[in-house]
Amino acid sequence: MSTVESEPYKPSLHFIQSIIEEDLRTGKNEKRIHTRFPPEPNGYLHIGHAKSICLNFGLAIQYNGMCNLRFDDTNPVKEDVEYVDSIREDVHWLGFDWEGREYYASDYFEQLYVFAVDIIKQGKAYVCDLSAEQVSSDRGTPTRPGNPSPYRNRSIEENLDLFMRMRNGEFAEGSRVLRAKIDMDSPNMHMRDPIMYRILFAHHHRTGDKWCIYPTYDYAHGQSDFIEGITHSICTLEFEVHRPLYDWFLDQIVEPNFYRPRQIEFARLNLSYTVMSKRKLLELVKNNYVSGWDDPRLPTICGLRRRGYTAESIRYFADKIGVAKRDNTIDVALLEHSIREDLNKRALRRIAVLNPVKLIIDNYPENKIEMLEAVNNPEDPSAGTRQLPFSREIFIERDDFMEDPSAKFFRLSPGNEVRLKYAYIIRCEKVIKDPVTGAILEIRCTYDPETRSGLPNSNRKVKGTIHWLSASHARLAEIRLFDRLFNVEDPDSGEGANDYKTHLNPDSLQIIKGFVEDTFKGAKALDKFQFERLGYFCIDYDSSDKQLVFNRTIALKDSWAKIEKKQ
RNA sequence: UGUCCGAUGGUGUAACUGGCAACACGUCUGACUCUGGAUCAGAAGACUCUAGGUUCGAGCCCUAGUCGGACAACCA
Repeated sequence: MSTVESEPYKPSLHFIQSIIEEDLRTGKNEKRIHTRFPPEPNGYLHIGHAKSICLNFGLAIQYNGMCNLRFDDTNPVKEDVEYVDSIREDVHWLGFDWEGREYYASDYFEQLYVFAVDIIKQGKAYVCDLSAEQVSSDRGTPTRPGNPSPYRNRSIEENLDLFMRMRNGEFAEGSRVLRAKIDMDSPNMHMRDPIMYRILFAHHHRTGDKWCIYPTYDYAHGQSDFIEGITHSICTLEFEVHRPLYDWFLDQIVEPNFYRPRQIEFARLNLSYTVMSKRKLLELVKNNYVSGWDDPRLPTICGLRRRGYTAESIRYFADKIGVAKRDNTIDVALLEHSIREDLNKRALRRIAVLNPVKLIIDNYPENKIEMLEAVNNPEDPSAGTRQLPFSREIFIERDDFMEDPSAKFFRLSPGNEVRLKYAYIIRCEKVIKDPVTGAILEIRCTYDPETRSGLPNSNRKVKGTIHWLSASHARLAEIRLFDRLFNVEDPDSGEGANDYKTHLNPDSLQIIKGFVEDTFKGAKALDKFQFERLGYFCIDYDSSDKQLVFNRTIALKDSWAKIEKKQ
């Protein structure tokens, strides 16, 4: 008998959780955990941001901490309230609550200014009159040291005076900047006297025209974290080289051994077959290659939402992809699996016949209509049932019929029997074809009245089941199928707007006429449906017109469907 | 000829203090017929970047390489 105690189960943690647990163990920051999600309001959020949102808010929830929503609005020329509103909405929709802690870097402009004055007084910042080009060329290159600015050794008094006058608007835009005095020979480019403030006579979406000097990201971010009491400042890998600067600015205003936020970097999300950069997304929207930020082909949160993705599925996805420091490209198949996983349990099923062929049941009474009971969700009995009209003439899917069936084909073929879902077993008696083209015009069948679903003798075994729609009840609709936005291996292979255009596969938009069960009239926006046989769809009434948008994520892994009402 | 970071099946992520490389997606096969792109069952797929070293034992530690990424906006 073993005397070894069974070890407690220890789930594997990603590296940020390990850091947090270590901090908790050592009692750092009085064991507080405080994160923040800090988007710049210069675009709409996409699935990559969702990873960061789930990480930051998720960590706060897991470790009983807090997570702030902070808008990093230090560059007024790129930012807009439209983006603020959309970001707020998307974070909320994803299911996270910042509990009123909605902050703006611009709220700290006065405090940031005071900090800057203090740094000047320490002799560690100076006003530089060089042009942007001159500053840039004097900075050197990664392999060549920089050149000190001739203004580097201005007196503290002169710097104080000049900085105040910068704020007062006495100097032209671009004429002067405030620079940190660090090390022009540093191998880290970001330490070569980085810019702290620039003059910008731009209207800010929150502070209006109050300021004409604006802090840069590097200066504002760490200080904002400090002001908010952030303990773990999580950002993406490209800021790794900024970390020494992040710490340097903090060193200037925080006592040694006092609380200070810690920057931790993780790898941003890349998704196969799509574009994620804000710049490129903006280009697609601005040039009208897509219908807007919420175009269902875009990987934006609102695009995914309109396409039918649920918040749950995106959170599940974020959980599945993990967090690490190596560059990655996640297969969209995992995203698609996530929505399938979720919708599979919850989506209501509906029938659509996308490629219809008429089928007539010869021995079924001409004017008879039967209402049959159809299950709304086979995985969830509480979803209930609905009534489905059945009649002599129906549509079935063209693919569900084969004149010369292969050995593996179990659906309808001449002389064979098949079950009409929720209805009867039918037998194909005859195929009527166009004498010229040979195309199948209609299929003639007979039915077995004993076999209606639910009847005592209905359980006769047949090899296949197909879906159908009563021809006189079905509504004609146009269905547009979209492929993935960029169905190419490397969306970065070309640059410029024209490349986007060519990457938009011309075959990606295909219009199919189909018939849809006439039950959508009562459907509310964003109700989720699964179509019988085809898989899952989501419906969402497009606000701009009377369109129904069907998500075909599950039905066709890489397609969307759009069904327009034909009035 | 700079600094920093990274490297584990096709993809992504694990592997507690050095102890049988695991999980998920994807792929393939089979079963199942009131649809089945669902579900169930199974399979294939990894010299853990390379070379050396330490050790009874290395994905993990040490040394030297290789490859990939980031950094030279008054963007974030």
